[in-house]
Amino acid sequence: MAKEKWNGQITGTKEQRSAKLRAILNVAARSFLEKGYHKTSLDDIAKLQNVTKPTLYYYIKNKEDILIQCEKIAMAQINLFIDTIEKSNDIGFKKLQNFIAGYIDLVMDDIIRCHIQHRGQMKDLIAKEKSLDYHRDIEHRVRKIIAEAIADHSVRNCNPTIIAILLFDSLNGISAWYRKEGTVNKEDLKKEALSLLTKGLVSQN
Amino acid sequence: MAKEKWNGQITGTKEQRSAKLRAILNVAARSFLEKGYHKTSLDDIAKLQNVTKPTLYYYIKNKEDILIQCEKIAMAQINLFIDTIEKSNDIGFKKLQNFIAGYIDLVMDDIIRCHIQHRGQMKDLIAKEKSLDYHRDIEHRVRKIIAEAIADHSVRNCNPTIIAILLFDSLNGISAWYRKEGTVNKEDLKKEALSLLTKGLVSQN
DNA sequence: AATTTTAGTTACTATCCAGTAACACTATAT
DNA sequence: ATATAGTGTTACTGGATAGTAACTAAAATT
Repeated sequence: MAKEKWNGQITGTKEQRSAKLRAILNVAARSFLEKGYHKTSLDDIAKLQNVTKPTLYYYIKNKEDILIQCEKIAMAQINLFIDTIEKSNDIGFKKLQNFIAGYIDLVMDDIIRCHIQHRGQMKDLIAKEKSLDYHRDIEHRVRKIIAEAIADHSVRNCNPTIIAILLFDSLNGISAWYRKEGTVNKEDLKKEALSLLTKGLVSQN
Repeated sequence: MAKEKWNGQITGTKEQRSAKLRAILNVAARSFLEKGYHKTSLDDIAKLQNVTKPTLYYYIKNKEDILIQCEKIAMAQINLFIDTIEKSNDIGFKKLQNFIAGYIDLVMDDIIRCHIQHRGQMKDLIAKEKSLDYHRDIEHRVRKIIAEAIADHSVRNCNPTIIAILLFDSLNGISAWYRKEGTVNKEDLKKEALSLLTKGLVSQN
């Protein structure tokens, strides 16, 4: 159980345990992204952690549970990020700019990338529904920001539902190809994505 | 072999054969999209065609061959489409508008959707490389159209490489969620995608 | 020191499924 | 009529791999 010491510090166990769980999730997420979920066996993941497969079951319920745990972490981070945007007093357009730039930072994280690429693909129907609901919620929050931005006239009139989806399509797409070691510079990417999505392609003549 | 008749009409075999192959590809593509490649067994595909698994091997080499054949068809269609755009005498911006609208039509097709969602995922390394090359070619052609459009000043100055990728991210993303029976109307979608990608979000004040 | 908890192992089972061998029927061509 | 090409079947093999049972060792609690 909990192991409170005389000095009030909690040693070992719980933190070590969750640190190991997190390490498993990280290597699993990276492998799922590189090789794909089905082409990554639990033995592969175990090997990457220098343990054996049954040890994984000490930390996770089953293979799909890895996806579910990654999703939990990802959703918490994304929602926290949208919270800060909602709280700000910026006008709608500025909020959307901040969203785009900040979300690009998020899609560089392996666990968030894993969530983006595997959401809604769970065999377990309850987990699958939950996953889709999670994403609908997020999309709905962004839709609301767009609607506000239209209301305050900082964004032109458009269909917030469709635009929110297209926004996520383009930003989530980044998670599929971007590599830190790749040739595309992250700041260039942010700049180009921001200007494409805010100013469009057409020349300002 | 070929069965040419007295009236010059070719009966049966070759056409029937390729029609059946095409039918297999179609149901396979739809199933891959709905349930995923690995969760679709060859028995599933056979059942949808009212044949047995070994019969499939009369038309395809192996499971992965389905992906490869779909890709071949998809690439031919996409390249043909870009051909017509390149041939036109429109200014660059207009070409990009036509590309966006026409590509949205293409991503509604099951076989093209299958290609988009599974490209580069082949086990066979040669097939995998070829698949990635195919896509690089397509992307390169669009990049060139963007560069031309910048040169003729109909599109603002931007990084054609990054913009081409982002363009494909948003348009290919559509293939993952769009359903004919769904709530989003295709013409609305086209209109919104066109205005997002050409005019951006910002109000024109 | 004795006991419980935590973390790990080896060795196994069970299932799914891609791919194949061998055989059967049908239609056309000669 | 009969050979042959085309199309299909049943019944099987083999490999991969998710998940489990039973056991071991070390550390911390008591």
